[in-house]
Amino acid sequence: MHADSQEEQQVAESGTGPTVEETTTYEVEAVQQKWRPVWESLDCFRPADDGSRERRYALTMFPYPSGDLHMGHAEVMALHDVLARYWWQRGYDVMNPIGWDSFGLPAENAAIRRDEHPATYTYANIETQAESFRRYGVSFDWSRRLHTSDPEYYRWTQWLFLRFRERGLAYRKFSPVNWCPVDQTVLANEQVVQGMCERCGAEVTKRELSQWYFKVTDYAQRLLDDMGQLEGKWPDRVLAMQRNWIGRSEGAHVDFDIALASGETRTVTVFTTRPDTLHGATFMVVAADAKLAAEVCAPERREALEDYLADVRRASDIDRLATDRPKSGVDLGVTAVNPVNGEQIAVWASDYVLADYGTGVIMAVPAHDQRDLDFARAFDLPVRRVVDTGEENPEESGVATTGDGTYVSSGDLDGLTDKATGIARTIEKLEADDHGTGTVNFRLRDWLLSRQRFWGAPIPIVHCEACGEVAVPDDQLPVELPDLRGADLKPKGTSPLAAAEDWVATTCPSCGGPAARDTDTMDTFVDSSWYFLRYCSPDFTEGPFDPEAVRRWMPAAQYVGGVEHAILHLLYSRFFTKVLHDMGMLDFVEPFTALLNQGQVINQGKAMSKSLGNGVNLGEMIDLYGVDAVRLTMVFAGPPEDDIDWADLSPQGSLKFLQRAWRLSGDVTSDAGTDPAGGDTALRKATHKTVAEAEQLLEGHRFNVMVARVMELVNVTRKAVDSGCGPADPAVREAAETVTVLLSLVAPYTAEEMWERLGHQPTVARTGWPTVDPALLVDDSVTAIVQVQGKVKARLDVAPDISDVDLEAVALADPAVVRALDGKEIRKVIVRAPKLVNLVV
RNA sequence: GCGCCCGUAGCCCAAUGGCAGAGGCACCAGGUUUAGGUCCUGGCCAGUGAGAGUUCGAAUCUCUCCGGGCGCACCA
Repeated sequence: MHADSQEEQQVAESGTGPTVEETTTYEVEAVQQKWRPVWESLDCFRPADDGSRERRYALTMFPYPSGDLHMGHAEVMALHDVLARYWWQRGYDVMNPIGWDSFGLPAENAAIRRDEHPATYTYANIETQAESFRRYGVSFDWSRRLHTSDPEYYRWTQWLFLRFRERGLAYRKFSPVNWCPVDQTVLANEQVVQGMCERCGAEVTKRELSQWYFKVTDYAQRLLDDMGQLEGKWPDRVLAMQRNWIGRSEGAHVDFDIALASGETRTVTVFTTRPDTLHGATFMVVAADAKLAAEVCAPERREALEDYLADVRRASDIDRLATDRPKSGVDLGVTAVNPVNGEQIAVWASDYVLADYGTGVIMAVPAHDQRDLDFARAFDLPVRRVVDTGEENPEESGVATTGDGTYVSSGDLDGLTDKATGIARTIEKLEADDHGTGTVNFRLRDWLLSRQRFWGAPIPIVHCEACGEVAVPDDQLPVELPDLRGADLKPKGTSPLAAAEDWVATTCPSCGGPAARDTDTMDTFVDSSWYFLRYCSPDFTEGPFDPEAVRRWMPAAQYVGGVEHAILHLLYSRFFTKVLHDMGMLDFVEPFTALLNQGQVINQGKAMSKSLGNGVNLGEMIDLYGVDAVRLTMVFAGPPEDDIDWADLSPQGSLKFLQRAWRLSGDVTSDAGTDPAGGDTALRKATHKTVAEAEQLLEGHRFNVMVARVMELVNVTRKAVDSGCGPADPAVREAAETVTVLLSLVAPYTAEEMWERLGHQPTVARTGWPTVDPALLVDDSVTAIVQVQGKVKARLDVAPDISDVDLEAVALADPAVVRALDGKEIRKVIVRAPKLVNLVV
């Protein structure tokens, strides 16, 4: 397309519109350069925000500024922009903001390598990406742009931290934490994947550190309950992942008394989901790394426990995660009393019990829990079946039975066959005897938010010897980062901020004495948990956001982004929203009404990666095929949720189609403004049907099918021009203009160029959605099929409003049907007018 | 181990219980063209992973199996 386009380029640049005779293609790059400045001067995507039209908030996950945009950005923005532009055409007042999630490690690492400030790398990349977004023609409102690393932004991140702390939702505690030895920082539970650092892939180790947490566990039940509002509007799998992550389980706390070596009795509580199997609890297991293990351990077993603990610590999380790993453990030399039968049972320590789930201690019921059974068999501990499921006794088979069955050796429960009743009755009895209570346990842990890195929002706390932890007063926010760069930022295992002694040394806001600033910064997920609120009033100086502006725009009507944020970002944002609701700052509890997770762009069946050498460069694709062809390829590839394999696609084909559509705009010979009434009816019907169907498809996010429908309309219009009603027919103009408006959602440059050739002023993006004439959606006749025994025997042209009775009569009179029936007796007739008759003989 | 999703032409994908094919890629042929490409027209190609069930009727609903993908995972 570039080879022979000299002439056309001149034509395009002169703006006089080439004729069909002169050329059959347009110069893509020239058209892009022609319209960009026009759009920018029109500023056509800034919402009026005056209530004149219904508001809609189109939100896309803001990018992290690492290098230039890549194929993934191109996909998500293409899909997102279809919706935003559709809403504009439908007459909504659309807010479609863009910003950058601009704190984070890559910038810091780059700064160390290049001996500069992280801001240098960060803001240079932001400018590169911003320029690419503009070239890509995304309908952003640039006036709302924000960067989380700007002091005007993180001032409010810090402000929110302090409000959370006032409510007891931000606190510091000393405990074992996940530590990434490469990034030299702690990680949230959510950032550890398969025992590795989610970011760099290094094996995560444990450290005992004093760290800041958000009390997200206080909101576990509400995070779960409010998902009811999202059902059907968020992808099921995301909801499933969140539910899974929150991990609610119902069960009971049961108290066991342990007779300590000292002669004292210590009451220890276990969590179990199967209190009904309490009679089968034949030993207890304490998490080896829990304090409790050492506390209850008999003196003569202490050495064995310490040896075991040393072994456990040597094993990494990776080893721990290996399945089918043999059970290990150590006998603590004390016994506990089973509260339901008074039996003395052994107390062991093992690493298969987790210190930070439930109470860190379990009652082991080997007959009905495979892990407990494996442990019992490894150490020759008793196994007692208390539920007879009809399967082989676990004691012999080595396979624990977990299903329903008849209770045996279980006191009052004996003979019962229903698990739910068994559980309920046991809890009742435990509560009556004061040995335990029914309870709910969550897998969700509190969110560890402090990081020992530089490029993040400083935690606005001062440590004073006299007053302890003191909040930085609101009027002293933001606590700005000191000017550190290059080697100053090298990871040392403590925050680089600690090295900035002038910065650390401060005075206590409370007593005025000498004090030290907290040297940790916040996880960047804190920044991204509220940016969608800030967009509503990005310049607001009285708070993180103007509550009135948020009331007008939030919750976001549609959030578009990658499924990689299915847990972390979305859970945290939901948590923030609920807390802000409880603070009276928001009148809703869920921030994102609907969620669309686009698939990934892959190549040759695999994720693009440097090591595989299968990366596709977005800039090169755009240079080769143009912005519109790349966008169209992304949108047309398949359902938005599916992965796109670039190797399966044809940007060349997309370009071919765009040229084909563009050619139509030059064929139209009627004047702009020509009344389509009286135009070719068949073509008008095709046009109006396409619009009606496109509406349904767009509402259902079935953009690929919408594109196919536009292609069909282009095809029938082509035929109408060449061998039908001819280019002067008003229906041809109507069809071409409709194609242009529909294409404006996907291919803005081509559409704008077509719009001009059709005699209109920019911008087609705001011209409005075509009005569907219902009369043109009705066919003169439709094809009804007649089946005999479910096999098609005849096709009939009938009126679309034919009645069931009439259709049956016509069908039965059809000679082909009569032949097929062959005089057999009709037993049943199914009529679905006007489409189908099925005769059962 | 628990949970979820997906198998339709050579390929990407339509068909929301009613004629398996809308659209595209690739391929083939004809027209246009000095030629190639572009462009226009036409064509080729599967019985829906396998089996069973429900139904007048199943790609679509149910079950089992096979194949592929994803999430969580010693979570008591």
